[in-house]
Amino acid sequence: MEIPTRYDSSIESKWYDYWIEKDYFHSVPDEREPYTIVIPPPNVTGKLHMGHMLNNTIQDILIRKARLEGKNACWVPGTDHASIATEAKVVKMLREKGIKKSEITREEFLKYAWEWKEEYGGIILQQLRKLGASCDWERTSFTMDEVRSEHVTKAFVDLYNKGKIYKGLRIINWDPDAKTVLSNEEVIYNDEPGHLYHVRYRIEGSDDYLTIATTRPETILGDTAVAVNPKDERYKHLEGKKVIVPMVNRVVPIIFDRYVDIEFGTGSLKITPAHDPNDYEIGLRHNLEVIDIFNEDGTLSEAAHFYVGKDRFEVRKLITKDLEEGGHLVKIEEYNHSVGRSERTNSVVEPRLSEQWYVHTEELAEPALKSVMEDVIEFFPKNQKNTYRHWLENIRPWTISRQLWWGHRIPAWYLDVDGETKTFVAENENKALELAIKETGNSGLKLSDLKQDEDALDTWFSSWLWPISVFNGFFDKKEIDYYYPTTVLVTGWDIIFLWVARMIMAGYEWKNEKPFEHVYFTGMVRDKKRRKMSKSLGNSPDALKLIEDYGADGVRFGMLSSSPAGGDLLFDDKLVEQGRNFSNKLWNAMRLIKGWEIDDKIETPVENRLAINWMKNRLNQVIEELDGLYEKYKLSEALMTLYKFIWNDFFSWHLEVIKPAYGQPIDRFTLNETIELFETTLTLLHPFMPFVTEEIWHYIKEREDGDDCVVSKYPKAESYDQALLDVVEKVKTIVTKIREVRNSKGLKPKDKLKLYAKKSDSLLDLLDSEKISGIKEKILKQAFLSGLELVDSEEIENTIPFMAANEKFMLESNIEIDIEAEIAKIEKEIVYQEGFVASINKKLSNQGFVNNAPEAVVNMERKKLADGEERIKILKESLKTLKK
RNA sequence: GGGAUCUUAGCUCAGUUGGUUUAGAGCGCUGCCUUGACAGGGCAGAGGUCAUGGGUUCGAAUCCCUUAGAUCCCA
Repeated sequence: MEIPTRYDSSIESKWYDYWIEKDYFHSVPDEREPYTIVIPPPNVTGKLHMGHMLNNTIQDILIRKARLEGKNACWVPGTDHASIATEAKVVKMLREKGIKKSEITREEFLKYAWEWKEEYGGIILQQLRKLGASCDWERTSFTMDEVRSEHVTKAFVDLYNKGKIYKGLRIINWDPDAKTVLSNEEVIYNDEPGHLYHVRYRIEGSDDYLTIATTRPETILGDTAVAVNPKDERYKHLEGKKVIVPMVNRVVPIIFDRYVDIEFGTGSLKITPAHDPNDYEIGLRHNLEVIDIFNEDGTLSEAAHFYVGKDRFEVRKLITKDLEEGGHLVKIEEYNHSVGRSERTNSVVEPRLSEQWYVHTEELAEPALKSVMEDVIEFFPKNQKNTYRHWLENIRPWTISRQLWWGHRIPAWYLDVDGETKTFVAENENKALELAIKETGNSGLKLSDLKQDEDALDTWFSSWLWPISVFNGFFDKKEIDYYYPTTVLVTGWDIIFLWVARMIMAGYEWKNEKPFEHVYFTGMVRDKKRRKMSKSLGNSPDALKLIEDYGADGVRFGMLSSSPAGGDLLFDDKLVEQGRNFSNKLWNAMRLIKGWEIDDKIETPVENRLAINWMKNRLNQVIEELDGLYEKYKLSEALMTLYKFIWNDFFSWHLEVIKPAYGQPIDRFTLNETIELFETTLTLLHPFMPFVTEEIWHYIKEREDGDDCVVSKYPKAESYDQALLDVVEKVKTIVTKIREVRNSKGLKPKDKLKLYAKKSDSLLDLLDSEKISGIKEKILKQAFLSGLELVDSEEIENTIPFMAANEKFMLESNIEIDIEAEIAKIEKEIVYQEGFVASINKKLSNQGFVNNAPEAVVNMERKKLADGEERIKILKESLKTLKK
């Protein structure tokens, strides 16, 4: 049978289908320990991008590892309805069809939206399968499906009844394009160039003026006061006075408030309570009138009196001109200031006074803060705790209503009773009607008398319930009791407030328990120039194309190999290529092994026994290292550890020793043991590279049905012989040195040469160790030597002298050696070694060091010193010989 | 304006409570190799005053302070 020399990753889909057919990813509660992950639900209409690939690769590694360890691994997939984003897409789609949202009913709009969702929704889940994500697809959830919606409604009603949800008039962030409120977390602030306008207001009953500075002159029309700092000596005399607002000629008070920054601008501040959150607060303190001069689309309203119907930015220009003509404008300065824009529409957010629904977050925040600060929930990396604490300690009410249709409609019904609006919050309209009848005593009320709130809920109001709702947690005790709290949440730090903190709050509110044990924060995927990957920059590679070109294993390797927890991933095709090459290396190692025939007449060579013994010990050492790395979620390092172990130790050292001459058979013991080692190695690597490991798993051995890598047994670390590992390391340095000598002297790497070694106790000990045999044979084979002879002499004709592992060697060669160069080299080495010895001597002659440092450290230094002195001695002898 | 994190090889990063030969890895680079698993390969090599200046200590990449620079969060 011919096996191609290149690994072909197109076999991946075959294995994915096979795993699904075997139902390996489905989980039901049983007596085993659960290992649970809920996916951060991607937008239902989203497409797989680099961030998803990183995030889901990490989750898949963890879940596959848990599965191999025999835990009941459950990874719940799903999607998010993403209200603003999806509604925007639907609106755009309708506009292209010539339909305006304002011209159709809510019901019609929702029908279009659901059609759209059915058509494009869930593509991303198909794409995750290509990546190898081993989700339990039977559990696929959607934040707006029936079960999840029931949770949303129940949570809302419950909070309302507990008094933790309320409706209030506040200054909110208004998006004039989307015509909806935004939460603070949906506003992106950036410094933008602008102007600082100095405008003078005449003081009533005098010819004096008070000059204020503002970046938004158009809001002058809504001014209801001017404020100065009570400590500001310049304005003390104005107490009790009033000023006249330009244009509108409104007489407003001069107020004194500590909020005003004496240093900034002119030290006096105009107050527009309707259009600035700070002004609003000041307004409340001083009982100021609130005049809203804007319409919901950002144009000026009747209340402004001037420029009615014109856009706010146009008005800014117009009023500047008019103020100047009226003699009110003092000067204009260039000024950079922070401008908030909508995360979705990029329009400049307008602070606006509006009635919205809020969650009272202070009480919810308390247990959420405590559990993270006390490491009841552990963050990886830890430093995200600070960010988290800062936000929760300064938490503000959460605006949960949105002026959108796509989402969970707020379960509040209104009834006008004698000109007063009463609110009834309930799971459904019938229950609301019951409440209304009970409260009003009017049994004649009908459903049509009630009017439901038009607004939908913030998307995050459904996602914060996700770890509960995916297990039907409000209604099914068995599932939630088994899977909750989940084991680990893997997500980006950019949604630590939007999502992570709120899930923790919800967990304590409804389950009185954390939602997850650990949170692993991934970094952002950036390009090589550290730019965030984005569609507009065009620097984001096509995820599916990458999988097609390099295989999912290659992509997973690339994503992981340079992605410490929390740190940014600088994506580079090169990394993915390295992953693909690794798959190919594994493939070819398999080809090599499969090509060997067993001959039972062959005795196992002694160096093979040593090699196998060494590999087994190394393997245990690696397993132990991996356990430690997994525990700390250092997955990139775990992958690198495996990569180096497999490529260097297993393939480059082990296979090269045991490899029979071309066309020759191998002994049974060596081959079987090597296959066994390979098999264990595949299990270790499987979480990272599931496809290639499964493929090779089935090549290296005949398998019975169900004997698959994906469900193989993860090995437990056993003890290992450190002394043996040290000895082999020493052998490797000797072999490497011989290769280097050949290399630098232009000798062929595979010509059989004889090696002489100066007899020493340590060398005798190494080569004739009673415990470890096969050392000499291993050196002979790996360094292509015809023999190794121990001699007393320092000098042998036709040899090249060199040092390795503190021993002196001479390699047979009749080439002329450049004695001058050789002397220079050795002298340079002596200088280095003497410096080394001197530095240790200095340490050891320091009484403070000898007295204070631990004994082991001092002994180590003494050993270093002795070794260094020994090297100098040998070098000096060599020098003497050369100079003769 | 307030806060956080960071600065180690050309690049991307490890480096645990200060002590394991005068700092490690991967990539890249340089040289050599190539009918025999794999050029998507093999062997070897070069590369660093651990940002700066000071301090603590017997001992500092590691702890403290200064300065410079970078990134991020909040307002």
